[in-house]
Formats: sequence, structure tokens, C-alpha cells
Amino acid sequence: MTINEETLNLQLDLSKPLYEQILHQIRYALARKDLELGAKLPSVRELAQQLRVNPNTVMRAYQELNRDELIETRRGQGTFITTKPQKIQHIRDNLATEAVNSFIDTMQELGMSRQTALSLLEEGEW
Amino acid sequence: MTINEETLNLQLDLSKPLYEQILHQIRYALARKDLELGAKLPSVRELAQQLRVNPNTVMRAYQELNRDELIETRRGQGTFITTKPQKIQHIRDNLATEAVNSFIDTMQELGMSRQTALSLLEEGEW
Amino acid sequence: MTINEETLNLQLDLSKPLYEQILHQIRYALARKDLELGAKLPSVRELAQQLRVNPNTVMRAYQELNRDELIETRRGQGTFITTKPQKIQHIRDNLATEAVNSFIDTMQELGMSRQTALSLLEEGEW
Amino acid sequence: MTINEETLNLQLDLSKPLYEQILHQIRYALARKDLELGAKLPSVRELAQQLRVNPNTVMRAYQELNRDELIETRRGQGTFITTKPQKIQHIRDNLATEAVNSFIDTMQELGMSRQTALSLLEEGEW
DNA sequence: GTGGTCTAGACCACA
DNA sequence: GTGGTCTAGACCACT
Repeated sequence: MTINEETLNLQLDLSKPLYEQILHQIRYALARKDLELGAKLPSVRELAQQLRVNPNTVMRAYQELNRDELIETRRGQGTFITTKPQKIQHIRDNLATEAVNSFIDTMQELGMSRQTALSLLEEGEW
Repeated sequence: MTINEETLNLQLDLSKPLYEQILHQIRYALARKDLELGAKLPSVRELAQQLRVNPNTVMRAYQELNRDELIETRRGQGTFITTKPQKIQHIRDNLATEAVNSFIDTMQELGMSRQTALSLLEEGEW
Repeated sequence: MTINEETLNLQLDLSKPLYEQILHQIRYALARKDLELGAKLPSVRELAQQLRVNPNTVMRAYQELNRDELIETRRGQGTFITTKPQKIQHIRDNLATEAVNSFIDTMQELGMSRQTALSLLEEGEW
Repeated sequence: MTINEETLNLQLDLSKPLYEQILHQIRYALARKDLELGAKLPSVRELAQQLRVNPNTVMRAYQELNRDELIETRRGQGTFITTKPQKIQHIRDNLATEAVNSFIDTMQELGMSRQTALSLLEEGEW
């Protein structure tokens, strides 16, 4: 029912924007359906302390997740994962579609045929 | 033998770094093998004027392409596309590999199987 | 843990490209292993003020060091020396090899024997 | 008695300043004592045509050699190599000393001992 | 005319 | 406060 920093297992690379990394990793954990609906997330301060980053940095990530209604902040109670499975499904679909489109766009920008692109993908390591 | 702005057909979005867009678009045009080896690119000032950006912005893009030896600048003469086809092939391979890896990484981050990923790609619009 | 301008002790000659001199001197200080790994360099603005040059000039030097991964810049935090000793060793080896090759090339271009070159070196002031 | 472009055998890299390359190569050929004292050099126009560069570029190189009195331009007659062997010896010594000092400086800038520098040189390919 | 360096100063992104 | 992008405009180096 309560998610700790260990479960999130956030890995930060100091050379890249921290709030984007936190945002990205929580968003993908949600999309992967690894996290229980309605569960409580660590508080901003708590997470900030554990990650050794400025609370504003964590707050900014939470705010963006809030905007997408993937999480819900209840004043005085804390921050919780949405209870609406369709929100999760929605973001999952979006991220997948975005990845697909981006891949197709890039291959087209390189002037590669669908054929070629697929065969390159086959060769890739999964 | 001389490439004009029309051939490059650069499209700029003012909300993103301009020099990166110029860099990206010329790089992909080269990787697509659309441009003749050894051909002369528009001068820094000329392209800047046509794109309505500052010459320094164009120069920064050119300098980065120079670093990768995709183009060659000759002071007093202008900027030219490399005459070494292997440099072009190299960047083409790199960009394709990068796209493939990035796609695979993202799908794995979403917990999707190779199977699912491929079927999503099949559905995509080419 | 923090490096100041005094430690770097940069000497600028206004008749040569400033950013190259800053780049050169920091690069050699790193190669000399005079600077602590992971230490914070002066901020772009701070160093610019102390050297009485434009911040862009300092930034350009920092960016090139960044490209070689000798330093790492973290937006909002500052600029730090790499923590990877192999990067430092690598640049040290490169700079030494370059000096050796350049010397040999020049002596050969003058048609001097290995013998003669070495004896000239012996006479030189160390 | 007359030196042609073949004897000079100039190799130009278009990506670097042309006049410097011409200057450098003639200067080193002289220092190497490869060229006969008093011999006639190709005319500015002739050399420019053969190298496919602008005559001004060749002229600039000749001017600098003139300044050092390594060559002598006689109006209406052409350009000739100096007849004074001491001028040639002088430039030879200068170029060698410069190479030696530059090598020593660089090694010192890398904090390397005379010992280390010499052993690196021994390893180098001659 | 072509590229290269530098400045002053504005405005944005991140912590 | 720290780095990043962009502009306008000056001056230099090379062909």
C-alpha cells in the first residue's frame, strides 16, 4: 500500500536533468503496471532526502505526473497513485505509440524502407 | 556542385535550439546520401540570412559537423561536404543503430515483448 | 574540493584565441594530474570575471573539455572535473604522444638523424 | 639552376591555410639544403597555376621568405634562392631549436621528467 | 566574400 | 546562482 524509494529504485545520472529522470522513471514504472493502484508514494521531502536532491526537483516531477492525473496529491495526506486503471493504460499506450512513431520517423528520415528497418530491428539484441 | 537552401529545405521550430535543428537536418540529409560528396554548402552568412537566424547559430551547427568530419570548412573559400564516403556511411550506420537501440530500450522499459513491439510496428503508418 | 582561479593560474595572451588558451591550460593542468578528480571548477561567470573575458569565451572552452569528457557540466550546479581517472590518463598519453611525434616529424623534415636530434635535446635547457 | 614545381613537390591540404603550407614546405626544403643556392624558383603565377591556388596565396608565401632573406625577388627577372649559405644555416638552426624548445616545454607542461621524455622519444618510430 | 573569435547583453532551463 | 541558446555587431585571417 506504501511505495518506498527501494521499490521505485531510481537511478540518477547527475549530468542530466534530475527532474526529468525522476519523472521518466516513475512514469515508466506506472506504465509498466509495476505499481499498485492507489498506493502511497514517498513524500516529496522524503524522496528528495533519499535521492540527495533538492525537494523542488522532486516536486517538479510530481507536479507533472499530477497534471497527467497519474498521481494525486491530497493536501495533508500525501501523494497517491491514481486509482483509475484507464489513466495507466492511456499513458502506456501513449508511450508505446510515441516510441513507434519516433522510430518510424527516424528511419524514414534516413531514407530506409520498412523492410530494411524491420530487418535491422531483428538483428538488434532483445 | 553547389547546394542551396532550397535543396536543404530546412524547417525551423523556434521553440527548440536552432543550431541543433540545423545540425540534425543537415546530418540526416548527409546520412540519407541526398547530397553530393565534395559539394559546396551555402556560406554561413548566406544560410543565416535565408533562415533568418544569426550567423553564429549557423556556424555552430557547421562546426559540429566539422568535428565529425562530415563537412570541411576552408577559410576564405567556404564550407564543403566531405569527399570521404566512409564518413557518410559511418554516420548513417550510427544514426540507424541509435534509433534501433532506443526503440528496443523503450519497449523493454514498458515491459513489452519483442513480439508485441513488432506487431505495434506493423500497425504503424509507413 | 573546489578549484579557484588561483590554482588554475591562467595566463592569457590577448593576441591568440582566448578560448584555446583557457582550454589548453586547463587540459594540461588535468593531464599533469594537478587537479582533484570530481572537484568543482569555477563557474563560467566567475572565471570570466576573473579573467576579464566574456562568459561565452569561458563556456566555449568548458564545452570542448566536456566533449572529451574531461569535465562534466551540470546545469544549475556547476562544472566538475571527471571522476574517471582513465579519461585523465588517456589525455595525458595523447598529449605526450602528440608532442613526441611532432618533434620526430619536424626533425625528419629537417633531414636530421635520430642521433643529431637526441644530441640537440641533450643540449637543451631543462 | 631552375627549380620546378616537381622538385618542390608541394602537397597541399585544402582544409588548412594554403600560404602557410607553401611557406612551410619551401622553408623546410631550404633548411634541408635540398635546393641549390641561387637557383630560380617558379614564378608566382606559374606556381599558382600548377597548385591551382590564387596567385595572392603564393605571393604571400614568397613575401615572407623574402623578409627572412631566404629568397630574393628581382623585378623583371624572377625569384631566386639566396646565395648566402649562412642564411640557410641560420634558418636550419632556428627551426631545429624551435622544435627542441617546443618539445621540452610541452613535456614540462605535462610534468614529465627529462628522463621520461627521453625514454618516450626512444620508443617513437624514426 | 568566407570562415573564426570575441563582446555585451538578453532570455531560458535547472537546482 | 549555474549552465545553455541566441542576437547584433565588431574585428581578424585567408583566398
